[in-house]
Amino acid sequence: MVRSEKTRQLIIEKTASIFNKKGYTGTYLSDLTNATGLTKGSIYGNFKDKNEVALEAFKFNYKFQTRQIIDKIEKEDNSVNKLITFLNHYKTSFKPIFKNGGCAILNTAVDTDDGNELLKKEVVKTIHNWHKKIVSILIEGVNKNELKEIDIDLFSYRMIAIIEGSILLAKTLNKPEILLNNIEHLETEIIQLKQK
Amino acid sequence: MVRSEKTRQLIIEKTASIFNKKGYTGTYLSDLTNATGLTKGSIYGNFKDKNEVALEAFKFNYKFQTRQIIDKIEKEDNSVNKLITFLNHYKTSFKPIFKNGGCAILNTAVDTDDGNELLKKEVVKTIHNWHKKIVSILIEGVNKNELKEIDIDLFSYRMIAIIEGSILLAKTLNKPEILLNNIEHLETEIIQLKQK
Amino acid sequence: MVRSEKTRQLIIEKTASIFNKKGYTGTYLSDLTNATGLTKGSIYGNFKDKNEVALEAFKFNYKFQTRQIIDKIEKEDNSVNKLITFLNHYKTSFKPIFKNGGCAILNTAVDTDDGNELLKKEVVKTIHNWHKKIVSILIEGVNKNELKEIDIDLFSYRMIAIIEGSILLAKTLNKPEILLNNIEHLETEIIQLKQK
Amino acid sequence: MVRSEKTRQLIIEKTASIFNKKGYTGTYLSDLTNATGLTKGSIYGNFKDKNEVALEAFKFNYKFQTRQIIDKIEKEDNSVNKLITFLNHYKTSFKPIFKNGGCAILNTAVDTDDGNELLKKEVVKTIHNWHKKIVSILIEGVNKNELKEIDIDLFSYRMIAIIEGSILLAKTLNKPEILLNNIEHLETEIIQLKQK
DNA sequence: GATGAATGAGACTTCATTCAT
DNA sequence: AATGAATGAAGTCTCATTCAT
Repeated sequence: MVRSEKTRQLIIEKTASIFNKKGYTGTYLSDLTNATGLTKGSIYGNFKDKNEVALEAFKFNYKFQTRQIIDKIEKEDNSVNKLITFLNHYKTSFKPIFKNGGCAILNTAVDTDDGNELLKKEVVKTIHNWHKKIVSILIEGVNKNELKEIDIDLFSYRMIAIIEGSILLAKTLNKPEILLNNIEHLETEIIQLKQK
Repeated sequence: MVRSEKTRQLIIEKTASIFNKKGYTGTYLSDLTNATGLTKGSIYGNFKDKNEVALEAFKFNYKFQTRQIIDKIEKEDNSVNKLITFLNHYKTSFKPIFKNGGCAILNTAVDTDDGNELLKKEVVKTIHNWHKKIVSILIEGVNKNELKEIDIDLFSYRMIAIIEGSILLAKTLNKPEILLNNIEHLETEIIQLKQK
Repeated sequence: MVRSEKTRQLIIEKTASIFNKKGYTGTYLSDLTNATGLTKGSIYGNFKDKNEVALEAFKFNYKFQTRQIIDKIEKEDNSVNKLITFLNHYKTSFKPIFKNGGCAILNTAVDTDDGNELLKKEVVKTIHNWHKKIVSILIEGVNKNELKEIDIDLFSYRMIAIIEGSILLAKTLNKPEILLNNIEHLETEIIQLKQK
Repeated sequence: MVRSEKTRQLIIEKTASIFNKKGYTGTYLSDLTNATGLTKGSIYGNFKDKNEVALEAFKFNYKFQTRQIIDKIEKEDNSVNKLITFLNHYKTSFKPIFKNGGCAILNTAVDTDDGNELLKKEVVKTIHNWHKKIVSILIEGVNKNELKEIDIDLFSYRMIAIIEGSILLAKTLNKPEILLNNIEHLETEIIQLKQK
């Protein structure tokens, strides 16, 4: 990694959770300099503007949540276990997720709903990728007769909706059990979809 | 209504959707004056500060969503129909809700997650009220043998989570069918809970 | 007193010490409404503008300090006793004077030194009157052979300077004894001027 | 001097007399930008807020009055000449002092009497230092038998009171001779204190 | 590549004053 | 006479961004 690339990474890593907590408009350049120990000039030497930092911070936050989970899923050899593994992630990792400000997709989708087209597009792309991943597991399950026939599109979007809605409620009301319970309910549904 | 109360109402009505779309930090005094045609001095003559306008705007947005639905529910005489009526609201009213900037609870919960304690408290209070309303219908249903025995707390939070998560997805991806489908799935679940 | 004149008096009485404490610029219309319980419109119904209230408040503050003292002086039949009586006033009344914000002449002279010509002129006029009063006592004393020959103009201005400077120091340092000591020194000087 | 320190100095030097003339509340940010040719942002880049500028401006105004005089005093080798030199300063320098808005201590003491604790404390500290300086000269004089025994505390506070009161009168009435005459009277008193 | 002083637009807020009621 | 809602100018301060060094 060249010198400047290192600084870019430093800025992204140190500011990602701030953007996730305070939002794009609510995060100030001064937050970025405070968090990094760098000067404004240095931020602008490494990024075009605040928006570019926000964009990279969002990508980082998303990866932060996804990287490990993808690895774990790939190790499983059947679709049901993959889905269970995926859901299990939210049960074991809700603490660091909450500490990081909650789900980056949820936060950024709401934050960019008005204006900030670039960031909004990235969020949409990210949701699509997430959805595609779940769909591909479900297709694999149905094709290999591990799962009963279901409406894959409907089921996958319902999964995502429950997860996001549960994170919102659990975080806002400070009741993690809402997330845990709803995830467990989803797991039960999946077990019932299993072909005997 | 006295003159001052009229102006307060005007300000709230004209700015509520702006706050819902742009968030608290993202809505500027200039947005308020532009939307109302009033001067800054007039805004401050009628409200303590921007925060108070935001608070009232949130309440207004919530009522905007709730008033009609409560009325409709009260007309139903059994718990199942009440729940169906409640869910039906989201199927018939998603267009004005989306036009208004989406679900005020969702938006404001995310927006106020950092800072703005007053507004955050109001959001939490509002979710609690919403939850209590659903719980009371479910209790009524179980007591009158209209519904099978279920874990009421779990079911009610799961309903709210699905609705919120679905609004987020449907609005962000511009796919209202996600909301419609997930609502229909909930309706199916409720029908299955019916005592024969 | 007609009705409006009563309200004018009320405004003046209730706000005089505020102007004395906070100065012309530092006293806000809201201070005036708070102190009087009246509305802004009512203040403007009784006075041309804030400046006119300030002017009357200054006159009131000055009278507040002067009325009693003049009365006491007039009762004395020789110049030395008149001067002693005059000086004695500051020893016995420094508490209410300080509570009222200090010497109105001192405060207003400093406050109006830049801008506010009307008020400044009133202060100058007031000092002149004060000075004239002292001069007239001194002339009477010399004419009646109660006092040695002195430079009356010099002595009178020195008296005023010591009093004002002492009030400033005593109030700022919160050491009333500075005022008391300096007044006593002046009294000693006057006793020494007595013709035997 | 680094660039930032230069700008700070520029702001202080260019605005000190404005603060002295118009007071803390009466001096606006626009006065500061007009006087310096800088932008508001630049003022705030160099100072925490207006209060900090006012504080430094006061210190500057005080030094403006004091620096030269201290130097002159130190060159004298006996206490009487030190006192005479000190008093002489007001006779020779009243013009620039008046042009600068008068005595900074007097003006700021009155201005900050209500509110602005930081600035008020600085004024009190400054008066204490001034008083201590005079006291130390008087003690030296008594110890070295240059001066008769006197109550040093009383005499020193009387000196300061006369000077401040005289500046107030001379400036307000536009009669510098009041200051000159009262200073000369003080000089006479000091000469009479001389040990023969 | 980094600095940080300076910018200038615009943020929130408060002021004295007016005027329809 | 009194009200108090509305004004509009001006207040203090902060923002993202630029640029000479």
